[in-house]
Amino acid sequence: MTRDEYREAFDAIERKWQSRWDTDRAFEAPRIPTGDHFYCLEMLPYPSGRLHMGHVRNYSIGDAVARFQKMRGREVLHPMGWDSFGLPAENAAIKHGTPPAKWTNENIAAMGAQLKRLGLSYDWTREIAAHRPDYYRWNQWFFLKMFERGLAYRSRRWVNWCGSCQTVLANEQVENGRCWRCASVVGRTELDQWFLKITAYASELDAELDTMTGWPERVRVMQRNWIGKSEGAQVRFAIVDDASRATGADLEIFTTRLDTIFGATFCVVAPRHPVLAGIPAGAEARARLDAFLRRIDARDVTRSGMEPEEKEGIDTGLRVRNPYNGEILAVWTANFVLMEYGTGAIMAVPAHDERDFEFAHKYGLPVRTVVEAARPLPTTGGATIEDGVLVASGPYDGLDSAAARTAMLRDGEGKGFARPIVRYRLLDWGISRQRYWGTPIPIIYCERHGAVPVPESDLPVVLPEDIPLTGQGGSPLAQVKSFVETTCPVCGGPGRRETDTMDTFVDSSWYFFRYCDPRNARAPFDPGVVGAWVPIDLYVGGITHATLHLIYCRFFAKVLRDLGLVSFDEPVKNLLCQGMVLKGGTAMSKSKGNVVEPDDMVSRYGADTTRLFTLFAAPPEKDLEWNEKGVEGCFRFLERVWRLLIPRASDLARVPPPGEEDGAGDARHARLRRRVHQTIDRVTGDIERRLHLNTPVAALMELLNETQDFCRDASDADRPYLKEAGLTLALLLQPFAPHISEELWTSLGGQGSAVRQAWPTASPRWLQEEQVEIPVQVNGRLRARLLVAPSISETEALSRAQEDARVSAHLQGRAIRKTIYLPGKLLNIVVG
RNA sequence: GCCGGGGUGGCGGAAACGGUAGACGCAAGGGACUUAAAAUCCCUCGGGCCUCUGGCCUGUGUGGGUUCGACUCCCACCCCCGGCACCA
Repeated sequence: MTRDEYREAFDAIERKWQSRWDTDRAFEAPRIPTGDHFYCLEMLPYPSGRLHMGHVRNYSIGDAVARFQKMRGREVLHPMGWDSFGLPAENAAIKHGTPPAKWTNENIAAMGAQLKRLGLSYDWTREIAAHRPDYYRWNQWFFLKMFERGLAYRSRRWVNWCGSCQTVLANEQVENGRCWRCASVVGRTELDQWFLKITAYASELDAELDTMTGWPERVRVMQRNWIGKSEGAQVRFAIVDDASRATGADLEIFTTRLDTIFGATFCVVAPRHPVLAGIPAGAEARARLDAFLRRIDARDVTRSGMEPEEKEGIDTGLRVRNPYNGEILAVWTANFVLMEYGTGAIMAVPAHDERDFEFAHKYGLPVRTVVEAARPLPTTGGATIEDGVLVASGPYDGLDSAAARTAMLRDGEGKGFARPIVRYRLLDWGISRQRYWGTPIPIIYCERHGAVPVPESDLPVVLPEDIPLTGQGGSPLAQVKSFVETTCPVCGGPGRRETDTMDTFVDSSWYFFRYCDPRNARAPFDPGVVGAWVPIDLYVGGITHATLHLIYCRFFAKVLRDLGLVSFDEPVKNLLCQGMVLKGGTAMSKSKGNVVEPDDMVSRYGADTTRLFTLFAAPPEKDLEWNEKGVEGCFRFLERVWRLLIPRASDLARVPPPGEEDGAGDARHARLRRRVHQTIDRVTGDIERRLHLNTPVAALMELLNETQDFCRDASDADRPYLKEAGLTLALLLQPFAPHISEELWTSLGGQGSAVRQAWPTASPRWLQEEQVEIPVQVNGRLRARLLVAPSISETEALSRAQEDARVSAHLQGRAIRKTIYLPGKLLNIVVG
């Protein structure tokens, strides 16, 4: 057969088996699993229009595991859907005038066809799409439930604003000061926004990371950093007047270094700290302060992820009293203190904090050392930040830092001016988006009743279609009178709908629950059904969502738990973050012109080859360099499988496979059988225990090589052994190259569909080697190899080794001090 | 700066526990078949050396250490990738 003939044959069997699986409904999962089950999930795609290789890799990994688990006898839930709300649809509408719904539906059709061509084992009866009202109505429902519990609230805040996307971004969506989607510089603006109170779960989200051993360490670390737990003390400094008398007002500061409080030489508040509003209009300090704040505001873009700018500040004229030593300190305001963190106010200890030191140095403010490092350490930037022993700290002198923190906190608590506090860097999740293609937020504003939730019975609040989209002038929905104008659910008076839509990350925060019960019209899902399937046994997706989706979905699961809808704490048991697909060392992108089209690969090599390559070329979690020659290698492997077995298949179909003990008397037969059973053992172990998919492919290649050698001098007596090898290969190939696996299975006389067969089990009888080659070392250096029975005794092994010329040459004239013998594994002779 | 993950042939990558380093694949070189090419099949393939069907030395980022034995464990360092970064 020529290359083209193979390509056509593969193409034909791929179509054939895809339609067979379809008619067999081979991948439909039961509503409720009755036995051992496995929920295998891959991150659902945004319907951009076409699949890229990253998708193919992601889904090939998931599919291999799903098929493997199914054959291992588990009931497998393996669904797919569409994250179909989002900006690209709206941008396409603005650019080309295509309605977002039409654009989205066409893309779903196109990408769905691409997925089907890959032969992935999805239960398509469970397909969901976020832009369909029967899905997003439950976003609205969850929002209302959270609103009832105070977990969704409205607040006027400074937010991240992307001028190019014309919308607000969550903190998680700002990367290095730029928009995660379009890379524009992100600005700051003050807006009324809806927030979800993810901070209510900060402590639990953080603490549970320690127990989530099924997640990659790097993801856990990223989340831990993102949540940013820090334990410290909140201390109340009384604000005093010119005569150092208490004014009755206070300034609360947060510190993790209470032990350094005797070294505080001034305080600093954030430029937007409310205490500054208290400075009277006429005061001399007011004018200077206003000028300073105007300057800071003028170039206000988000600083997140950017190089810190030069520290700047001014004395506000306010004075406070340090409750620990009674000292009067000046209150400054400066650009390096953030309102979003802690209390927005700090005590400055220049001797023991680099930032404070830098600021004090610039403005000539005093520096006082109160902690002496146990051993003199190199000081960084003039400040000694390490713990040490306290000096110049009144009653606390001589204590070490840790003991001082405890003692000072206890004393401060006793006197009522300090208390222990845990702070998080994590902020509440702002979900308002000033765009059209998303879930309408189910709120109505009434003159008399304020923000009123839409009654549950009125859900869904349907997103109107066919509306003008310009990309300018705020929320598009605000222009749609028929949508905006409504009546207040409380009083029936005139009301206006909220015109912002939800962040699309809301959609993907709970979709995997919906898969369990996708057509439920009365509830987001039946808790009994979700309880039977979830937690997810394996979730496969990119690392890019480590602090976005993967933290939001954990939060949602906890909210749902507290609503009584689920009974677990964490939704995902095992997480696999697959690496990127690269070409020429960088990610594939249109602008770099290094894109490899999945359709093109499937047309030229077939789905089996394309999938096989993505699994074989690198371990799942590492980046994968696309290499066309490597793809050809995989194609050649499948060709060789075909060439070796298909022409012999009709002959082998009627031959019974060998009995347990058959073949023991013939070296060639025994050798092949051992290889077959060892391969079963290796492939099974690698997938199940280590989630390695590249090494099983290598093992299958080795089995083929061995089988090919076996066929070189074939006789009729060989046929049962060849049949066993062929059938085993057919089944073991199922996770990696499912179509050819099916064809091979059927051709060799296998009954039914391969994917419905039980995964083969290795016979212990054939895992045993009769003869093993054990290395013989002299002083740890390899000198010979002995072919012996694995049960050979140490003395016998030693005497056999001594017969070897090379070994005896190295033993010459030296006394054997001892021998190390691992039965059947190794002999090491130690000489003096 | 802090935190994570890595560094193995020309390349992608193998080596649960410390026990034959380089499986499998790609590339390369040689050969068979062919009028020729493609395809296929066979052989070689970390480096150096020698008395070359064999043997010796060396080799997993660098330098030390533990051990009969180290890619694997320990200490110090270098480099690469990723995350966080004025978080008090």
